[in-house]
Amino acid sequence: MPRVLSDSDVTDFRDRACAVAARLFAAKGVEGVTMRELASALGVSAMTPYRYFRDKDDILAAVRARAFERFAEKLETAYAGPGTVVERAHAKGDAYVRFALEEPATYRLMFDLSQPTEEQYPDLVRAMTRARATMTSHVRDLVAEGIISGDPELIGHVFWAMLHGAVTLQLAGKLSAQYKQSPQYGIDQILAEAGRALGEGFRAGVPKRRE
Amino acid sequence: MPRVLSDSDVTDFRDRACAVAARLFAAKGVEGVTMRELASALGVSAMTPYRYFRDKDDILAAVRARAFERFAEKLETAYAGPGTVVERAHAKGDAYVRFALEEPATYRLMFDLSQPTEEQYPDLVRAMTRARATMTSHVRDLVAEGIISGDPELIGHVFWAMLHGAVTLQLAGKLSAQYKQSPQYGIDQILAEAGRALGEGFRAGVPKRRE
DNA sequence: CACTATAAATTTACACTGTAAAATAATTGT
DNA sequence: ACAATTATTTTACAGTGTAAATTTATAGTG
Repeated sequence: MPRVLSDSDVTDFRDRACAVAARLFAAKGVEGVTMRELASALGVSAMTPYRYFRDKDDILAAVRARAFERFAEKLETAYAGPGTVVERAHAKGDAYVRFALEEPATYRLMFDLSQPTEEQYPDLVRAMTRARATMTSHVRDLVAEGIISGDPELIGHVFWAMLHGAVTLQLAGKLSAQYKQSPQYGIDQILAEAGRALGEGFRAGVPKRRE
Repeated sequence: MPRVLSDSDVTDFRDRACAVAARLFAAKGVEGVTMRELASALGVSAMTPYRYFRDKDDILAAVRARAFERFAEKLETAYAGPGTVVERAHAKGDAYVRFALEEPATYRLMFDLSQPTEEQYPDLVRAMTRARATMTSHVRDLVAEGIISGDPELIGHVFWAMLHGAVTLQLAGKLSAQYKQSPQYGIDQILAEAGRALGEGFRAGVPKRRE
């Protein structure tokens, strides 16, 4: 099998490895997947992935970068749909939640409280920057249309934090009704009410109380 | 050293082990601490902890339960302070954020997207239930005083999700200005604006638009 | 008091991890 | 046809969680 590798060979292997790794991670969690397992799933020997990735962290960073790209695409697609700005913003929020709940392991991987080694991976930084911009960009339109008022960047981060918080509480099992004692609320109700309240709070024309 | 262990001996060892483990976890992360290391820090042999805990997960659950208790106490203390209901609610929120940012590893441990093995640990379930109730209980007072209106349970969860989202984005490095391009916002600004908007959106007397 | 049953603690052992280093095998330019 | 190069595999190792065997010290009995 050995022959001189072209750049595209390297890229191909990395892509294939990332796809397989992402699938394994989603199925068994990041820590539950071993390098030997990944290598075997790729049909190569245990050490071969090390020719294409520095170490396990390197694979992880590559998988994360691809996940951010995919995530950004889903949000953009959702926002590009039909309807008013408000409806499309809603669709974007729905897409956010759907992605997180359908691929919890992926979402976790993306937003895991992480090592300070992130900036060593330029692709990851690029993907994260894109995704970040995507997540809040629609707020600009809402402000431009006079539906809400304020700094779009700041408001975008507020909505983002809200979505992220609800989603991660859900994924951590903190919202599940398993330990219920009083009427319990699911993530849908929480986000509906949060969206309503935030829309109200940011509505154009409402004077801001206390700085 | 061997002699018959009393119940309090067992409890003492478990407490001591949890304290040491919590310190190690906070310093080096959960995965970065080995059982041998913990045993050595306790001054016992590598296998001794296994007489008091089923396995590493068991220790983790015990540490988490204690962390939830401590967290709940901090929130309660903050809310028990002087001032109006609104000021005390604010103090509670501040205490929440302070805890999370001062002990990121602990907060992470508590809210880590987790295995479905949680309900096997009754102490942990109890502690989580207490903490959950603590986190949103003050909303009842806000409603009772006519400052906001709505279902306290639901509103409490909205505020909780907001705090949790902002805190975890911060801890994940997603809010840091390292990749900045436009005026960047920190967690303080985001939470201040979010609090203002939510207070507005839940203010008593404001009619709710669309169901 | 010895002496033994018992239970705490340690030692040893094992399968598995990430990955470094050595050995092998296949391709390419001469 | 051969030598240099390089992809790949094999072997090896330190470190992990923890099961099993072994040691050690106590407590209850005669």
